[in-house]
Amino acid sequence: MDTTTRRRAPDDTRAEIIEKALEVAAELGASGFTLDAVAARTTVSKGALLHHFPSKIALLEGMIDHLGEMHADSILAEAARDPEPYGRNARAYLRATVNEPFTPQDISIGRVVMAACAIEPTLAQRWNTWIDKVKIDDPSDPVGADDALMLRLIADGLWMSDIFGTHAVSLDQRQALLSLLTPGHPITANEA
Amino acid sequence: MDTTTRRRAPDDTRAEIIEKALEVAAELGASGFTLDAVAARTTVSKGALLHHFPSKIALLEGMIDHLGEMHADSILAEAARDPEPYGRNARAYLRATVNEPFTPQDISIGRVVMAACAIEPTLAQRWNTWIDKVKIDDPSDPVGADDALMLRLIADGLWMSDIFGTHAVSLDQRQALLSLLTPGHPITANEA
DNA sequence: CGCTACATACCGACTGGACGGTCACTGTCA
DNA sequence: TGACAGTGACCGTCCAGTCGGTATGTAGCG
Repeated sequence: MDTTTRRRAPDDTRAEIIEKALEVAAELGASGFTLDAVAARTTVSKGALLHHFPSKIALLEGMIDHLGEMHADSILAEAARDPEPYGRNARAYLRATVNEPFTPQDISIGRVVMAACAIEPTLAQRWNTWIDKVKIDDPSDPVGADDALMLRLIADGLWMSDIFGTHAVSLDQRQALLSLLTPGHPITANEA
Repeated sequence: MDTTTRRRAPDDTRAEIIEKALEVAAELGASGFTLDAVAARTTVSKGALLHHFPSKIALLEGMIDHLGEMHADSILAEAARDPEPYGRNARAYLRATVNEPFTPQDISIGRVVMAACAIEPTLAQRWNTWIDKVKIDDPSDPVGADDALMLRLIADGLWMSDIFGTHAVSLDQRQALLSLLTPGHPITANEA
C-alpha cells in the first residue's frame, strides 16, 4: 500500500470537484458554468467528473449539499454564541446569511445557485431540506413562530437584495434588524 | 386605411409576443422557454419574433418591462386605496407582491424571471429600475426609512419563499406582516 | 505467493440534439 | 420605390452526456 497511490480515495476526488466547481461558479457565473469548465479546472478529466457526478444536476446537488451543510453549521455556530435565548435561532439565521457583506465571488455563486434552483425546482427543495434542519429541535425558544418567521423572511429578502443589488443596506441597518426580537414584545400582531 | 390590414401595427405584434411568451414561461418553465417555443405559440414566425426582439435577452427585457410596469401600477393602486398614510408605500408593495396566493402559473413565471435575472445581471437591474419608481416621490410619508426597508425585505423574502416553496405562510401571517407599521412606533431600533 | 477475475477510477474523443441567431426573399403599405 | 413587417429554411456553436478503452486496485483460490 503506497502512500503515493495514483488512485485517490473517491471522496477526495468528489471533494476536489465540488471545490473547483464553486470556483468556476464564482469566476464564470451561471453562463460559464459548464461541465467542461469544471473538469478543466480539476486534476481529473471530464470522464472522471461524470463518473463521480453522473449528470450536471447531480453536480449541482453536490454543491448545494456542500453549501447547505456549511451554512447550517454556521447558523448553529452563531446560535451557540448568542447568550439571549429569545429568538436565538432566527437571529442566528440572519447573522449567518447576511451579516457580513458579500464578496463578488459570493454573489456569483449565489446567482448560480439561484438560477439552478429556479430552473430545477428539485434543487430548491434540496436547499430547503438543509435549512430546515436548523429550526428543528429548539422548543426552548419562547419566541413566537410569527416573529421568527418574520426575521427569516427579512434575512431571505436581504440575501436576495445582496445577490441582485436591489437595495444598499448599511451595516447599521443590518444591525438594527438583528435587534428586532426582544422577550415579551411580540412584533407581529397575532402571536399565538 | 383598412381596418383589416394584414400588416399589423408593430406595437400590437410586440404585445402579442410578450403575452404569449409569458404563457410559454408559465407552462414550460425556464428549461422550456425557448425562442422556438415562443414563436410557435404566436401568430408570427420566428423570424418576425427576432425582428421585433433581436435577441432572447431583448425579449426577456420586454417581458420584464411589461411585468415591471404592471407591478408598479398595482403597487400604486394599492397605495391609493390605503387610508393610512404612515408606511403606505411599503405596505402597498407588500400587498401587491404577495398578498394573494400565487397560481402555479405565477410561480412558473417567477422562476423564469428569477433565473433570467440570476444569469444576466442586467435584467435584474432592469427590474430594480421599475420597482424603484414606486418609492420615489412620496416625502409625505413619515415612516422611517429603516422600517419601510424592513417591510420591503419581508415582501421580497416572502416572494422568494412562495417561488421556491420554502415556507408555508398562512393568510393570517401575511395579514400580520401588513400590520407592522403604525405611526409613532418605530420597529427597528435606529430610526433617523 | 502468483494467478485469475472482477470492480472501480479514470480518460478524452466523439455525438447528437438543442437552440440562438442569420439570411435571402416575399408581401404590403405610404 | 423605399421602408419595413414578416417568412422559414438554414447554420454554427455549444455542451451534456456517451462510449470504448486503459490503468489500478482487491478478492478468491490453489
